[in-house]
Amino acid sequence: MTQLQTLTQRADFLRAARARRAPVPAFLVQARRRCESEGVDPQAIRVGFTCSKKVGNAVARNRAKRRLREVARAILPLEGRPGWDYVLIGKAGDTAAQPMETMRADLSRALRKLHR
RNA sequence: GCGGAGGGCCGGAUGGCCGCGGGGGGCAUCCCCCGAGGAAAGUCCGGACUCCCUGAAGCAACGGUGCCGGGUAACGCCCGGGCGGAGCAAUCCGACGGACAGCGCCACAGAAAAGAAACCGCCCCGUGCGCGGGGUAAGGGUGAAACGGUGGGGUAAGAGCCCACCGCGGGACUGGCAACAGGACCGGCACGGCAAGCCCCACCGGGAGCAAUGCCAAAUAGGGACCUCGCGUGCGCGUCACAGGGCCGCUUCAGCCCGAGGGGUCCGGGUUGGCAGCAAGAGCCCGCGGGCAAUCGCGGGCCGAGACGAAUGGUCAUCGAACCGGGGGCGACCCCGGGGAACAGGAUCCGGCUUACAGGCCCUCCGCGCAU
RNA sequence: GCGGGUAUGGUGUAAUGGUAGCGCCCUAGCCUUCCAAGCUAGUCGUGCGGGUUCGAUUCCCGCUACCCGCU
Repeated sequence: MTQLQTLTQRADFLRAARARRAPVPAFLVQARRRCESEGVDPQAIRVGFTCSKKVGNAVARNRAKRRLREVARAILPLEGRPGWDYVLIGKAGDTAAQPMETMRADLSRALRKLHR
């Protein structure tokens, strides 16, 4: 199993935003394969989380990010691909309300779609 | 029992498994401990702590505060008191200094909106009956606001013109630390409102903010600081005197620097990363004592987050408030099923204020009704 | 973290403390064979809650939303 790394640089988020994306009811997934020139470990899977002010106040944003992290922790080490960056974006309401089982299944389906 | 007023507190609970942030022990897997709030929020005030600015005093400008006393590190906060207003009351509310320092404004209406004046009136005199001269401010109406009110005397008609009471102004003296209250006696009606208009008075205030600031490492580019030799004008050529300019907005005093370039030494600034700041504090709990209280003193005990794309989640079980449906009971209430918890999360820290908050608990007090 | 500004009909904007105007839009009528233009009339408003004042869009306080700086 590959260890997950967390995205922290704004530039990484901007590059991911220009890449492929897949919407599901509870959130939006962006994914891209990194270039060799970026100097990151080619075996690493990296993931970032974004919840804008549209999601709600600080409590709602933190709760949405925690649920996204839980989903990523369960699915990405098994179904994510080494050398790729993923960004999960929270939505107002749905990210906090959807059942976890549904969210895990949605992420699996979104990953299959993005890897094609 | 019904209605109301004030204050304090809680604000889902317990456990299993998989995970998250920090600390400690082993340092091989692993084990142990700790881990959001009363508002953590808004950033509206006050500080601590750092760095920056030559210093002191006065003045000016700008901003803030504004009844009195106390508390406090400080405050625009809190407590107590005074005054005014609301309420039957408990109690609540109040930007509550100054309108004889000056300026300004008071629309419309009205004769007149502020050193008073006189539209309709009333009265007297003159008269050529059109009115003219004079007295007056009781009556009329306007307005948010009209230059004391009521009654009597008085008068040509009237008027604090005079008198009584009320109001108003001054006020010896008394009580109180004070705000203020009472008030002998005097005056004889003058002194409209607005300072959340400018302003005056008293008091307070330097600027920036933990992304402050300090240290370390890497890589990059060529600006500043210090030391040394030396320097303006005058003459009687000296360890002399005299300027000039600059350093807080202004003034005074004190102090400092520049004014000539050459040589040498050292470092700043921007970028990225790490460490410190960074959590034992105006701290919390208990007891005793002072004080009406805010709060203060003493003694004992405790350690309760420290991240930096930023930690509390997922799942299961048990219990569970509001609320909904059904049933029983005169009623308080009880039983069954459903349901599944408000506002909201640290980012240097602390004291306040303000705003948001489902529901529940406790204490004290007031009014009305009933019973004794 | 520190600070500033704005909010007025559907829209863009005015208003020394004294009746909230103006252009476009919309509705109706006139004009025209019809449409457009033009003319006439009309509807629609001070972000919210308090306070000062006789009277508040304006002055003061507290919220809400949006926008903009600095670090």
